[in-house]
Amino acid sequence: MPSNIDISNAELEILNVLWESSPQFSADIVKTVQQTNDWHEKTIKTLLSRLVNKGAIDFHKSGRAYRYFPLVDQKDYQTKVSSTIVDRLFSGRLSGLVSGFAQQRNLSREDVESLKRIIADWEQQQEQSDD
Amino acid sequence: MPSNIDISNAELEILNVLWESSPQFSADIVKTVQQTNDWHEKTIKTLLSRLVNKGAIDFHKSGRAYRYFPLVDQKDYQTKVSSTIVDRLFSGRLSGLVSGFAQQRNLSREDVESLKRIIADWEQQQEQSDD
DNA sequence: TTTATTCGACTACATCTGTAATCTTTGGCC
DNA sequence: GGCCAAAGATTACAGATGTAGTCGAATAAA
Repeated sequence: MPSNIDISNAELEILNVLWESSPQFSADIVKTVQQTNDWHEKTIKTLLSRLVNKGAIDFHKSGRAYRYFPLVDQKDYQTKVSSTIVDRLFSGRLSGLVSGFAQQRNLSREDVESLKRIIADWEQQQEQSDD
Repeated sequence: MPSNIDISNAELEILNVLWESSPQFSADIVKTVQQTNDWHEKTIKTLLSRLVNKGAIDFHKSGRAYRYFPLVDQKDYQTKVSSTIVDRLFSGRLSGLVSGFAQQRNLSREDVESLKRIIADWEQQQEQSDD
């Protein structure tokens, strides 16, 4: 079950931190999150609790404190969200997303390299199934 | 002002219909929306009102009924949302999104063509700025 | 003209979110 | 051993969201 969990924007900030490294004590999570978000410690703890309730993360007790870690797989989640966006906003057409993005921001050389590789893979696969 | 309007998922369904064709009477919008969503007419009307309040759409009176049309530009909105997603989920890296997507679903030939065009444009632009 | 219908406006209400503050428990420090 | 600080649990509360129902006005039907 790739999980039907809905993760709010604020919660996602937390998850991102845990995907980066885990398990982590809440104190450390708080520090990291506060580097980019001006949130009260209590707020972050609340988000941690909610994520636990949603089944998106869990923890091991380590004395009085907890060490949190993700249960939701990052790639799964990324895929799920991007698919949803592509469907909702671009009628399932990935190209719409990419071109919109490319217009607004500049693609990096790395992006382009990566896109080329994806295309190459795709073409190779076509050939094969085409045998 | 590309507008900072937040559009909820349900509201987006309505907007999609209006982007497709406008202006439209609410009755027609209701019909179209109900082809894909099992929502009560009242629900759809509520969403229309909320969109009007948010400034995302507006209407012309036509007798007792209204004919609604979008105020938010589709491309602007698409761009805004996809940028946000790419930032939040892929640290700003478009390639992450594309490759994840490519793995889960098959790219269409059209997607690939479109990606190629985007790359070509990008490369041409590089040359130029490179003069 | 009386009535039934239909429109949009307004109201409703539970849940989710953002954003904490307070309560309770427990490990440390004096 | 007693008190305090800090961790998590619980509570708070306003605004957004999903999902309608009700109300008053206007119109179409009878």
